[in-house]
Amino acid sequence: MTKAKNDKAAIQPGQSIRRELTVGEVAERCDVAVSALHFYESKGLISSWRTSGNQRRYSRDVLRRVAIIKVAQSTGIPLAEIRQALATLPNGRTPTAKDWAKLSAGWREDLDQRIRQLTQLRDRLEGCIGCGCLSMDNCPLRNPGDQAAEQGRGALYLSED
Amino acid sequence: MTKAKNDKAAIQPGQSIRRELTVGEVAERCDVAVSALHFYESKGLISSWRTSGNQRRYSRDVLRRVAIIKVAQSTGIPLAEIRQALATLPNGRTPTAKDWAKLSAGWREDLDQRIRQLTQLRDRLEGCIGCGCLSMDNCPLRNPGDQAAEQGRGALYLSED
DNA sequence: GTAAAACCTCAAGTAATATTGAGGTCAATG
DNA sequence: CATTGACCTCAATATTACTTGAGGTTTTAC
Repeated sequence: MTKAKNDKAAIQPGQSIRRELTVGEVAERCDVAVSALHFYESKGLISSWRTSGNQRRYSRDVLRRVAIIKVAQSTGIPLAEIRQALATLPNGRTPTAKDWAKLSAGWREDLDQRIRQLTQLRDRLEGCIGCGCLSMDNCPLRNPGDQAAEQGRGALYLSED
Repeated sequence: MTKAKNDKAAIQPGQSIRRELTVGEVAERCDVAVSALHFYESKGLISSWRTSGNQRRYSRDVLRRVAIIKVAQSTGIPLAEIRQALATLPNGRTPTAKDWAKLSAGWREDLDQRIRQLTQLRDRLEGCIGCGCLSMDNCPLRNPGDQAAEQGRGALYLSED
């Protein structure tokens, strides 16, 4: 591509800078592969319309959406969940700051949770694996009992050994 | 199975409780599938010897090893890395508390790092996505520039939009 | 001493998250 | 107006971390 695009300056004052984006442009600006964008679209995380020649065009929203996808992924949130969160954004109109804020609020909790978990784990790792207390019955890693340690995954029984 | 094993009480005092474990016992006590143990073994994370009948037998070490595998995985450390860490444990003898401590020390840093990243991300998420400043040039999420935000993954350009 | 439970191997399947490639079309540039 | 880069679809492949199944053997229990 390497489009000669200092046209930005050529846009009329008062006119919105609403140029639609090609898939290549989005890919470059978001630092993701074109194939990843196809993939996200196939999974319903982003959307596009087509030109008469069947090429994808994106509204500028997509840039923030993809940014959010990457941020969320880096926290370990799976795409399916990200998709759900993004689905709460308004359909017709461009999301406002408020919309984004609402979306991020849910993740804030999620992040807090994950940070708590990791912190706890770190302390336990330090306290238990490091000191060898795993062998004893009073090891907190062996006997979680405090937080939601039990749910779903089975406790982290660090053995009786 | 459901072995009638209150034999534990039958062990002679002064005698070490060093009974070798079958794959099923390990699976049950670690709360992992037998197939997972096979898998870990195939990947070199744990090891066993065989009976004359070709069945696996494990030393009690394996219980802690598997526990460590699970703990480490829950922090997002991939098996390949866990394997490397476990490989630092002594070959011949049963690992001591010191050995385990050394191993966990590396992960402690790893965890600290991850906690820092998540915390930073949380704050940025709050500060940037929530407030809508993403649109501006002074958005810290858009212009990382501070921490190791740039390395490897490409910056989290939260777009100019 | 036999039947059930546990074990064995090896191949294939699953799920998430993409990437790569083949074969063909569209569009910007000289 | 032809070339070339960007784009299209669809299928296959890759990685991580396992699970499932088929077909057969060993161990344990009665």
